Amino acid sequence: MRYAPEHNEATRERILEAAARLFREHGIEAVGLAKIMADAGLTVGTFYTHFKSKEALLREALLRSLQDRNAALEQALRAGDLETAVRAYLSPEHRDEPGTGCTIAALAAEVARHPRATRQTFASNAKPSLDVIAESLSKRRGKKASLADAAAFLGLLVGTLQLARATPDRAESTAILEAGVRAAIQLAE
Amino acid sequence: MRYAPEHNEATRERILEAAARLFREHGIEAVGLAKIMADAGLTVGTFYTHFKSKEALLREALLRSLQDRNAALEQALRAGDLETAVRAYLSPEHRDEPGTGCTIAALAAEVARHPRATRQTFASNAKPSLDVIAESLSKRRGKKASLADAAAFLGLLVGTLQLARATPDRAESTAILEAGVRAAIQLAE
DNA sequence: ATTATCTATAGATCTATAGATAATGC
DNA sequence: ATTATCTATAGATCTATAGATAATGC
Repeated sequence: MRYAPEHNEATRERILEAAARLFREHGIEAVGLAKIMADAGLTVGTFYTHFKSKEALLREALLRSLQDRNAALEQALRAGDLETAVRAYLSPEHRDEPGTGCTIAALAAEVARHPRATRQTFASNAKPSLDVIAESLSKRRGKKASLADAAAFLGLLVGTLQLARATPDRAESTAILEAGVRAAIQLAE
Repeated sequence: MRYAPEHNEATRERILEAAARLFREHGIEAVGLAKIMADAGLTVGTFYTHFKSKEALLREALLRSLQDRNAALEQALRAGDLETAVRAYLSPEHRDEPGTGCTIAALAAEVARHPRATRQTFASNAKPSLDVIAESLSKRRGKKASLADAAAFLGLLVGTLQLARATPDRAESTAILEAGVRAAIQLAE
């Protein structure tokens, strides 16, 4: 059934959005193509009309979700200061919503075990966030922060969020988030 | 074939060691019981003589590898200072050897998606490391550091190591590790 | 006699492909 | 006529179980 060109594009979009969410929520390995396609309102047979393989889908889903997060971070830093952005990142809401949250916190450990091309996609699409963090740190410190410095700062946020997510006691988990905010503020000096 | 009691114990031990290493290297979902049993020199049928389920094995493997790492950290902090321990943690060697490395960096994100009982095991067996980090930070700062403060400090190490592991360019990856060391030293002030 | 191990297999899943069907453009 | 979708299935894996085999203790 030959549809309008927008139809194909819109379907591909739905698949990508489902994948970007499900991968962050459950992990890459834990989510099958059938689940992704069902969430996009399709059956699994159609998958290969839109993507070459699960790994190809993963790369596009990483690109997509990292770009979304980059844009949100840039906007947050334009609107407010670094401290406000840190508080939003280390919030109970972000902890409890991995499906729409930070791709790096959700998937960095798993992506590290994937082929180099996938890690390339991951690293190059995380870079804009590192750029704006480096800029923000440089301004605040009055001294140039490198991309690696920005990565360490982001590492603090990522690691702290993961520990908060893994901690079963809610109060302890929230205390970890708060300690993370204090640590980030200290590190930004 | 009824063996000596030590035989059963030794076999169980080999399975646990294989699991603790393979889970950290490849992730929990990515490693099948057949692979773990083969690495322990057995076939998959024997697995259920020793463990109730894969989840039960995971809990024991987490306990095992976290306890190993706790002991190593305590010893490192008895022998040297916090800065030396941080340099060892954020070293290229640790980055390149996840199978024997930090359980938290390797598995926290995945464990966060497992049942509460598994997260309990994870959290309670990570606690001794938090205790010694809190003690070390308290001494260095001349001011009491809470467990949550220790978690944020550990979060910096965990997140930075993960970013270094996910970064395909070796030089960039190593620069991230070095920036992580500087950040940890600053945070320990 | 006991029991750790093996082979074999059940039943569910996974990624990927084949071929039929049907909705639209020309 | 084209092609996005469907159903069906291949072939590989996964966790878990059943029943036979064999190595040791009593």
